[in-house]
Amino acid sequence: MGLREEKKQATRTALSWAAIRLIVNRGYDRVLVEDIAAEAGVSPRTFNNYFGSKAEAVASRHLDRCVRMAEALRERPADEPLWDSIEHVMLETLKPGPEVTAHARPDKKEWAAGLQLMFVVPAIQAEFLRAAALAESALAAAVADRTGTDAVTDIYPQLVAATVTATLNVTSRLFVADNAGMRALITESLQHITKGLPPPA
Amino acid sequence: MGLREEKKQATRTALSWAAIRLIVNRGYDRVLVEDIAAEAGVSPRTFNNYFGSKAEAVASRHLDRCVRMAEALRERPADEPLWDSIEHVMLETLKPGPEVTAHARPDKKEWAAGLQLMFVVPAIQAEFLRAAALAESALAAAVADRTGTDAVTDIYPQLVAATVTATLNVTSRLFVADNAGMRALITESLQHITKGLPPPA
DNA sequence: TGAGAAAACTGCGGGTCACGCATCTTTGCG
DNA sequence: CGCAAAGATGCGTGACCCGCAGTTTTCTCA
Repeated sequence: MGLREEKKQATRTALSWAAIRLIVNRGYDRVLVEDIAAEAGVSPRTFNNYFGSKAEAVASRHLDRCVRMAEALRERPADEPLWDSIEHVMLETLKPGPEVTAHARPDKKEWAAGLQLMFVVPAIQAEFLRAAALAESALAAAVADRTGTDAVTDIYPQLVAATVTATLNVTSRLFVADNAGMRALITESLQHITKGLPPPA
Repeated sequence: MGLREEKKQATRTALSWAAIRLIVNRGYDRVLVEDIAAEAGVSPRTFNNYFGSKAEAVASRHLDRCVRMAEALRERPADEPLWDSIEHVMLETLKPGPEVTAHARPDKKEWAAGLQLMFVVPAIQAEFLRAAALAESALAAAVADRTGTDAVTDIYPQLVAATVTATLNVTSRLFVADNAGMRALITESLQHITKGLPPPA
C-alpha cells in the first residue's frame, strides 16, 4: 500500500513524539490527551484510534525499536554465531536514528531529568515492559528460524528472546539513570550471559 | 505493629482475590471496581486506597510471590551454589500456598479458560510484568549480598535478577498456555541459562 | 478520469475510573 | 480513660476510553 499507510504511520509517530515531548517537559499528569492530539494536529478522538492510552503512545517508539531488532536479526549472515549476531543487532538498533539526531534538543540536562521522571510513572513502566514483551515473540521466532528450533514448542528460542529483552531492560535502566555508555553495558552484559552468569570469583 | 497492619493485609489480599475471582468468571471489562469492593466487603473508595487500578489489584498476588522469592533466597545456606539456590527458591515459591489449595474450586476447566482470557487483557499483561520488575530490585539486592557485589553499581546482580524474572515470565506463559509441568519447565530453563544459552547442535 | 467502495478522521455521548478533600470511625498508646 | 494517628467512607470532579454515526479522504476499477 502507498499513501494511506504512509500517512497513518506519520500521524502515529507524530502522536508518539508529541506525547513524549509534552510529558518530558510538563510531567505525565499535566498532559492531557487533548494536548497531545493538538500537538500532532489531529482530533482528540483520533488519538484513541491509534493508542489505547497515553502510556501506550509513549511506549510505541520503544515497541518499534524492539520489533526492528527482531527483523534485523533475520538479516544477519546465517553462519555468524548466534550471540555475535545478537550483540551486533542490539548495538545497531540502540543507536539513535536520524529522527532523533535531527530534532535538535536545546536543553539536554532538562531533557534527561524529564526522562527520568517519566519512567517513574507506573503506567509508563508497565507499558514499556509490555512493549518489550510484545516484540519478544517476534524475536523468539527469529531465533527459532536461525537455530532450527520451534518458536512455540521449544523453550530455547523463547528463553533467548526473554534474556535479550531482560538485558535490554537492565541496560536501558542503567542508561537513563547514569547516562553511562550503552555500548559498553551491552557488551559486558552479553558476556556474562553467554558464560552462564557464574558468580564472580 | 499488630492488629492494624494485620487487618490491612487482610483486606488487601481480600481485594486482590475478589478481583481475580470475579474477572476470571465474568471477564475483565464486565467487572467494576464497585463489584470488587462489594465482594471484599469494603467501600468502593477504599479500593483505590490499596490499588491504583483493577489490573494492579490482580497482579498484587504475583508481586507478593516474587518478593517472597527474593526473601527466600536470603535464607538459603550461604555455601550453596548460587544457581542451585535460585532453582530451589523458584521451585519452592511457585507451588500453590495453603490459601489456594484451601479454596476449593469446583470447575477447574472453566477456571483455566478464564485465566487465559484474563492474561489477554493488555492492562493485566503490563501490570504483571511491572510487578515482576518491581520485585527484581529486591532479588538483585539478595544476589548482590550473596555474591559480594553491589546491587546498584555492578551489573552482575541486576543481570541475574532480570534473567530469573525473564525465566519466570517464560515458564509462567507456557504454564497458563499448556498447563504443562511447571517444575520441569523451570529446571530445563535454568540449565539452559547456566550453560550460557548455546544454540542446540 | 470518474464513480463507488473502503478506510480513516471527527464529534458526541456515556460509563468508568482515579483521586483530592472533608468527615467519621477505629486503633494504638500514655 | 482519653487523645492522637491512621484507616475507611462519601462526595465531587476531571479525565479517560470507547461505541456509534456522519463526514472526509484515499484506493480501486472500469
